[in-house]
Amino acid sequence: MSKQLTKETVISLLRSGYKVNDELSALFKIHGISLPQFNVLRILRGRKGEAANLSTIQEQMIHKMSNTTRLIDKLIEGGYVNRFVCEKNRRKIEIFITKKGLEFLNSLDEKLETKERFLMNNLDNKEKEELMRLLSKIQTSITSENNF
Amino acid sequence: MSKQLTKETVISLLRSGYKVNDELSALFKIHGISLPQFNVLRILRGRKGEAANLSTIQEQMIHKMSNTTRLIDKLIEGGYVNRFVCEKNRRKIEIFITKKGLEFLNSLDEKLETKERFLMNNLDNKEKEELMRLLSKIQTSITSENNF
DNA sequence: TTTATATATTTGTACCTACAAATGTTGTAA
DNA sequence: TTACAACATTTGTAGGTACAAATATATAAA
Repeated sequence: MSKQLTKETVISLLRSGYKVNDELSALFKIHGISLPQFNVLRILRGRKGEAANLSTIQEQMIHKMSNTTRLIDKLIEGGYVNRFVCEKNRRKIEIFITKKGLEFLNSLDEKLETKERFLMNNLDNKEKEELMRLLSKIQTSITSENNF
Repeated sequence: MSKQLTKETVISLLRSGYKVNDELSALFKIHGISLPQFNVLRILRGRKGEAANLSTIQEQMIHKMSNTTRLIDKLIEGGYVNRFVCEKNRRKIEIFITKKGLEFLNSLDEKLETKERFLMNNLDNKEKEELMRLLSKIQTSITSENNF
C-alpha cells in the first residue's frame, strides 16, 4: 500500500519547498526586497531592455500571484523599475528595469549563488538532474486546466 | 559548470513546492480552513487525546510559523479545538482537539488522499522513494543551526 | 526573600496575499 | 455610431504572516 508513501512524499516536498523559500526570503529581506520582487526584477533583466507588461510578468513568475500591481509599486518606490502606459494599447503598461535596479540585481547574484550552492550542497550533479526530472513529472501532472 | 544546474534545481523545487501548497490550500479553503490549520489539527489528532502545548505544535508543523496563537484562535472559533492553561506550569497551555474537530478532520481524509494521489500521479513508488531520498538530503543540509 | 534570568505565550503592528469588484480601454456586432 | 463584450490593470477589503515587544509565570542566584 503506497497511500502512506504518497502522503509522505507530498509532505516532504512541501517541507523542502518552504525551507528553500524561507532561506531565499531571508537573504533578500536583508537587502530590502521580497523573493517575488526579486523574481520580477530578474524577469525584467532577462528582457534586456525590452518592456514587459503585467500579464507577461505574471506568466513568468515562479509563484504566480494575484497582486503584481502592488508588487511593482514597491519596486517603483525603490527606484528599481519604471512603469509607463503602453501607447499602442493603453490598457497595457510597460515596465522596465532601471539602471539602479540592474546594478542592485547584479550585486545580489553572487550572494544568491552562494545560498543556492549551500542549499544544494548535498546533491551531486547527477542527483540534481534526477531531482529536476522527478519534479518536472509532478509539474506536468498539475496543470492549471485540470484543476478539479 | 553546474552553477546553472544548481539554480534550475532550486527554482524547480520552489515551483513544485508552491504548486503543491496551492493545490492543498485550495482544497482546505473549500472547507473553511487553511493548510497550516489543517496541519495543526492533524498533529493534535496524532496525540490521541494527549494535550499538546504551543511549542510542541510549532516544532511539529510542516511550516513553522511565528503566530501559532492566532492560528489556534481560529480553530477555537470553529469549535475544532479547546485551550486550557496547564495547571502544572501555568506558562504553558494545553490544546486538545474536540469531537467536532476529529470528525471534521476525518471527513477530509479521503478528499486529501484523492488530491495527494492526483499530485503524485506521474510518479511510481520507486520514484517517490527516490524523490524523498533526494529531498531529505536537502533537508539535512539546511538545519536551523547553520543558518548563516 | 528579593532580584534577575529564562521560558511560554500573547499582542501590536506593519506588511503581504488572495479574491472580487471597479476602472479604463479596445474590439466587434448591429 | 452605439452598445456590448473582452481585455489589462488597479483598487477595496479581509485575512494571513513575520517580527518585535509585552505579559505572565517559573527557576535560579544572591
